[in-house]
Amino acid sequence: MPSYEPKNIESKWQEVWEKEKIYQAKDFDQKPKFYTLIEFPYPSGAGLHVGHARSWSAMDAYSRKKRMQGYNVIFPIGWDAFGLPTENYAIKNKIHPSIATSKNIATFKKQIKKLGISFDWNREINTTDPKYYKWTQWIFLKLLENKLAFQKEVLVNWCPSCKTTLANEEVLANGAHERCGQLTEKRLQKQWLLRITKYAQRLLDDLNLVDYSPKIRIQQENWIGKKEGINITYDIDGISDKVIVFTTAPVNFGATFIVVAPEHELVKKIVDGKIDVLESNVREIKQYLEISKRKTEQERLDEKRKKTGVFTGLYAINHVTNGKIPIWVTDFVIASVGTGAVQGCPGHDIRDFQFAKEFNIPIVRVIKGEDSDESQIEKEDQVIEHGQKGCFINSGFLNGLEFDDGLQKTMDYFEKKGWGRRVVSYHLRDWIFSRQHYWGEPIPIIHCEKCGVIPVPEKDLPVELPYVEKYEPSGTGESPLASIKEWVSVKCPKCGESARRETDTMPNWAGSNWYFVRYLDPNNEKELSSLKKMKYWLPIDIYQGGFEHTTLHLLYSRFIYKFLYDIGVVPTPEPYAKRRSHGIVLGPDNRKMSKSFGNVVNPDEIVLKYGADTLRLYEMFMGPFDQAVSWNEDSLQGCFRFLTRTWRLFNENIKEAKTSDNLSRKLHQTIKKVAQDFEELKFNTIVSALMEFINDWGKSYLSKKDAESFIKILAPLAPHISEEIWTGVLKNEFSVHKETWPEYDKKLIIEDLITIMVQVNGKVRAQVEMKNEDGQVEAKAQDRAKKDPRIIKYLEGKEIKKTIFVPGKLVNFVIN
RNA sequence: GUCCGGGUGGUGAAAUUGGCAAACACGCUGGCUUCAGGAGCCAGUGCCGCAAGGCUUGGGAGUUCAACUCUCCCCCCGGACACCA
Repeated sequence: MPSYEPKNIESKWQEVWEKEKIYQAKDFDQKPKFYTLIEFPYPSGAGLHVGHARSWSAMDAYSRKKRMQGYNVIFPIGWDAFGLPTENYAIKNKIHPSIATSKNIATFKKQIKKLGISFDWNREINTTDPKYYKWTQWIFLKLLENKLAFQKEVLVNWCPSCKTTLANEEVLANGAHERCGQLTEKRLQKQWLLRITKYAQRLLDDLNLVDYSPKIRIQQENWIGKKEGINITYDIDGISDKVIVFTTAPVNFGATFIVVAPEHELVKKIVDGKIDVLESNVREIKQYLEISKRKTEQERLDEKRKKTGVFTGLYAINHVTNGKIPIWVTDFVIASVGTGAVQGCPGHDIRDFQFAKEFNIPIVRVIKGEDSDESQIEKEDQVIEHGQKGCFINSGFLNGLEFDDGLQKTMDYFEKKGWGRRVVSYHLRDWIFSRQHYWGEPIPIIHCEKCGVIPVPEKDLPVELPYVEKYEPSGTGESPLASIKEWVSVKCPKCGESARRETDTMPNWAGSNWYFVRYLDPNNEKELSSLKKMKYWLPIDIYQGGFEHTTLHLLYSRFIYKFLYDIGVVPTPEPYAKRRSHGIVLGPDNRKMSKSFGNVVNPDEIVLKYGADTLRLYEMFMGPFDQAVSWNEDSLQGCFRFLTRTWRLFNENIKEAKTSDNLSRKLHQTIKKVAQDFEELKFNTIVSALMEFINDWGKSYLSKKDAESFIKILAPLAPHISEEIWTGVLKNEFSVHKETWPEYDKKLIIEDLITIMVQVNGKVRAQVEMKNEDGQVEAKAQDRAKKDPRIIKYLEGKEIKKTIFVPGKLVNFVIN
């Protein structure tokens, strides 16, 4: 018998599988379709990570099992290749990003192929390929056409030292630029935005149409963050302007001031002199705006949320008290949240309380808590916020009402009086879609002095990225593309006069929004994907990816897909019928794998030492799929030993005879468990079930037919050794991966001896073993138990008050 | 601060979803076989105890005949968001 040498068999079979094209999905096949999607990787310079190998091994096993069960499986792969890391790497190493990208892709491909993953390479896509991003740009034009893309001045991160705008990802938690360490500032700049908020309610409602694990669903719901409240319009004393506040908890008898964001319209009017207030007020406001703009994130954090602000000189009229309440400007109010203005109720909101304390504004208590002390109103821990229990006081017609009831009554009252209108507000914001970088899809827009913003005509797509030597940030806050004169200057498609191209590019998300429909028709030059093919393949049956993408990418791609559905381009309301997420692989030291910690494990080395099958098994065995797990090479040994033992048993323990009843039962139980665990993505227990079977087989022998059943259930997990055993040892026809998944025999899994445990008052005191016969078990088990000396000891002299019998499991005597 | 996970032997973990806690694997101990190679086989391995037996799933309470599993309070670890009105 030759010994198990993975390196002798793995590359051999990888070549055969590729040559025989056994993993190619067939459009419109008669078999039921099954679409397995994994998040396509970012081809970074670091190469393949054992984390990639973990989820792909598992989903590969899953796809292989589905094929064996008779499905026409599509399991594609591609490259999400635009983005900052490549651009930074390119700048540093003076390699063009496109060259770095293709180099990285080549490395990834080589590494992936060594793992024996059954990807359909025929459908490979690359987001940086102009033939691909032509359609990313096309989607943008459609969004524009439907008024879902628009330009707006928004606050962006700005690094004063590098003179460049930064993506949020480039700003560290302390506000420093991750590359140069300088503290960043906020700056107003015109950006492209996508109106995802228009889809907020549908994105929320349609979670009912899909099967996402509860954790993912909650994350989506929280991110959309639906809140029901009321917009209240305040009159301002002496002028015709009004101010609208949004609140979910209108405790208006306690409203003693109003605060507006620095960017609020009212503030702008005062600064512009359109509203008359004292000169000193205007001066203070201008000063405040200047200071808060300059403030870095770091400074804001250092202040520990100390409230700052200035009085505008204006007063609003509180509807229910008729009192004049001052209007202040403060930067703790965010312009884009609600209406950018808040009514201050310092008795019942910590931030309002802090603000009132800081500026000596009266604090009025209108909710009495369960055991609150009204004389302690000046203390922060006495603030009773919405969500706590309490009832209304000092509130006229509301007095005595429970917190929530009073709020509802207030809203009814305000609506009736015409002072306010109930509104729904979402945490979800419109999506900033502009990036000032080179390595992204150019936004297909032309700016003409005469005609304004003109979309690039569809026939001129794609707007290709110019190939240039320099792609460093421009220093003006514009994208590096702005400095490429020949590219920027262009004729206006409408009037023919000279105009300039939009120089912003799209974010990394743009290409990954819709990639899964391109797999279905990767070479289509007329449309992003053929509707007929999409109708056959969509929706995606299972989408598997990391937890880090369960909010943004998932939400963004659902939004874009829904939009495409609305314009009739894709066939279903939701793209992913089912979504599950997996945990990351940590280093042996329990920390995130990273070069700087020196704890990175390279899958290539593991393949070289133990073979791909061992790596794959271990990745699945190491822990629950949805949990983070730490790498441990010692544990890997166990998987290698398992395969070695399997190899030996197939060479030595097969006989031309019937398998023993016990082992046959174990086999069928194993088939059942493996199939079940596959559907629940419990890969770790699949591996342990197979190990258990091998341990039993070692004590006995299998018939050839039963051995074949076992290799079939091992095949999805360890494809190489299984193929070698199937064709080489068992001398069957190529390929085990085209075989049919075995069914277990219901009759064979029934145990003929069962063990009933006997409890007294819920504690196990004995067990009785008996034949598994119909009907008689309960009575017999009780009978036997009562005669058992270990039980008699406990029952002596006691009265049995109750006997509980769980069929096939236990008898419990309850005594006093 | 808010939301979401998680806490079980020396270690990674399992537990049919309320029914024998610790399957499987690593490690360790002893033995066999070989001999210094990350090889193979057998036995043992939660804790205390010579034993009978007792104790044990972060801590505390509760529901139940029965709790790792359900309820409430608290502690610790990880992640996401963060002055969201």
